Amino acid sequence: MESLTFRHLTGRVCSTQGWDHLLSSVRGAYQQEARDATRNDPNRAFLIYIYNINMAALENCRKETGSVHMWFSDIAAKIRGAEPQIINDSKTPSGRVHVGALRGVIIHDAVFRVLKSRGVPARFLFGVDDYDPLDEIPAGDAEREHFEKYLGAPLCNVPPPPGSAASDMAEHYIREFFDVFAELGVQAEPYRMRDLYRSGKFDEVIDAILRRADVVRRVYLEVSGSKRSETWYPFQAICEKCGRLGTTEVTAYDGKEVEYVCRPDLVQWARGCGHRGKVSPFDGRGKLPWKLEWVAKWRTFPVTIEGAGKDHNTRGGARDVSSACLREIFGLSPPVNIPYEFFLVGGAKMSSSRGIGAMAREMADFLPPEVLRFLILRTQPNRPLNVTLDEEFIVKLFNDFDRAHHRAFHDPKAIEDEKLVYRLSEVKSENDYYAENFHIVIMLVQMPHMDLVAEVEKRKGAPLSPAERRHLDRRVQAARYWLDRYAAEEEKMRLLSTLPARAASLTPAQRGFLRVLADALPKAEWSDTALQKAIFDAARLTPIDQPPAFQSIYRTLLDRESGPKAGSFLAFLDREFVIARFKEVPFDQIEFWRDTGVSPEAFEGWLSKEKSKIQTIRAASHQTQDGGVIEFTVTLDDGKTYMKRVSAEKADPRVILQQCNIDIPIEYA
RNA sequence: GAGCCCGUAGCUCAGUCGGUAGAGCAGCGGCCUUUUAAGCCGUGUGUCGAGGGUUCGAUUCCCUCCGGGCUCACCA
Repeated sequence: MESLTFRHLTGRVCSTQGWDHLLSSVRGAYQQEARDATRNDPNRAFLIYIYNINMAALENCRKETGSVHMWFSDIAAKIRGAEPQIINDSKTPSGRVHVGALRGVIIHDAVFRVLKSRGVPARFLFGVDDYDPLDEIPAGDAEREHFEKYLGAPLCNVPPPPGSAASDMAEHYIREFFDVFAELGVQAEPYRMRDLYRSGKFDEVIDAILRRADVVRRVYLEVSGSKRSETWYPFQAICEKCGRLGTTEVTAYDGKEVEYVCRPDLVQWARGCGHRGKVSPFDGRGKLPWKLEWVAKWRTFPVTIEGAGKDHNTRGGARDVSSACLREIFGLSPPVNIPYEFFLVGGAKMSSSRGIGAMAREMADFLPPEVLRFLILRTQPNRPLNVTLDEEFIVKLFNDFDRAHHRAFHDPKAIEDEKLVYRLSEVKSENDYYAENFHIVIMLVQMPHMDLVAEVEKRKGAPLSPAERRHLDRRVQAARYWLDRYAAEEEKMRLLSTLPARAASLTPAQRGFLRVLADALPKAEWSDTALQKAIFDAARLTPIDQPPAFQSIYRTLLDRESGPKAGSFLAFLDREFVIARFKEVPFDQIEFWRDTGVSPEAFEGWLSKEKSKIQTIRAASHQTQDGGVIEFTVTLDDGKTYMKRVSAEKADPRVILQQCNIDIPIEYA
């Protein structure tokens, strides 16, 4: 074990680029060495010990240099050399596009960007499957009768819903999706299937596929187990009589024309007209079924990278069938696959049948583009992505994004792929900027009397740059959108018209605090700073710790644990209303005394500590059934007054002062 | 019926080409006393779902099982 080739290798190579591969081969050789040596050597325990130390060193070296790979780097690593890459994705515009479709778009875009950044020539194509038949009435559109008569016709031949300025149905729906592309910084090159078919670009492939229809039938049977009759052909002609292609069945091909029947009962969702005809399959007179259309795209462009959702990626599913057809008919290998899981939006009560809430358009209106990209990119494609629209999830999402942002710019330990997640989330590359915490933005937005920008600048400690202002405005939009559409009632800071039921859970000390505060409010100056001070004063005079004190205010007014800065909030409200609300909370003096009392020893300890600062001490004693309490009101030299409540049974004011060696006279109340 | 993914700290999840694990939040301890527009510092011993196999060594690879989620079996 002459070892350690790896020792000087790691020392020397760690700092250089591309050492990963080298290190892994060293590692492999080393492991082999370890295996052989431990087998042959009697001092196994010692050897193993040495090996473990060395392996750990190797590991550390690897971690420090940062070889943790995000999924997109792994995919980019599969692409060897600098061969030009063609990335493809597509969508059928048969209705408003669901958020789920964004996952594939962002995934492909990320791979596209990574490849380009590594100097690989790449294109990102995005196809509009507008030659697909209309097989379902779009959700959300009341114009059922408008679409019903076109069921089975190619989407690009269906007129747009009434009122739309688009040329056809496909354009109407895809436009909304492409708008989102632009906002998310996705620079894909769009193409439309109608153009490919009509221009004859697919003619050669269509001919090849129809000539090998027997192969297609066999693949369907072997791969997906679905039987096709001897006369079945993978093509759908557009019926010359009724214009549908979802209902036609091709039964023969002679190399020039196909024979077809437009069958009334071929599919459930549309009714063919019964026409029989013979027509050329070229120049847009029909289309390939979707699985073969995939083959046609892969072969024609040719596509080298194309991911697909999990619904296609099951064994024997669409992807398998298409891959097998590509191999058998054209002898080509299918593109690099990126199987990805679903992207769902749950939680909030939304009606997907009405097409509300879970649309790509809505999500892009809500989340800032970089946050939406981040949400998708940070999750491995094989993990389902289920977004909840509650406060906790959304605030955490923004915070995670802000953390990634911060690490990318300021954390020297951040490794390359961590920074890359952030960089790929950006719509376009930007310098560092101040991003306000989203939870705070939500709060601020609900305080209409506040100057939001001024407050944020105060928090930042400097004026906002134009870019920062833009990001802030976008977050304000997100906060308002969330409050309007998704926030649950209890997540909103709505001033409650009556005392909430949960006020019953307030502790005696909290109730006492509200009483002390309420008693101070009639004389208080009604401004945010004065009120904030009054709250702290009341907390000391109760006495109560600050967190429960503030919680009691939020609980009684908003039924929340936390809220806006209390002084500003109260200043916004009516004085009499606030006093009345605080006094509405039931209060029991005996319990209050018990809850806020301290032992004489604790009081002594406190007094001794503050001894040098004491200005005045007042004492008042109160009798109760089980003894009584002495309330010491101590004012320190900073002007702050503290209340300490001690059991009267066990305490004599004079004795306590003597013990603490304090000679300030006590004023008795 | 066929197949895929997941099961790791109270919660949400990272990680692992095999060298027995780590972030955020929560929690706990301390500090502060103009932190409530979520202050500051410290703090992570968890049968890495269960059992078996390969190995010097498994959370990581293989097999079986349990639990959870999903997909395809018509079309896209």
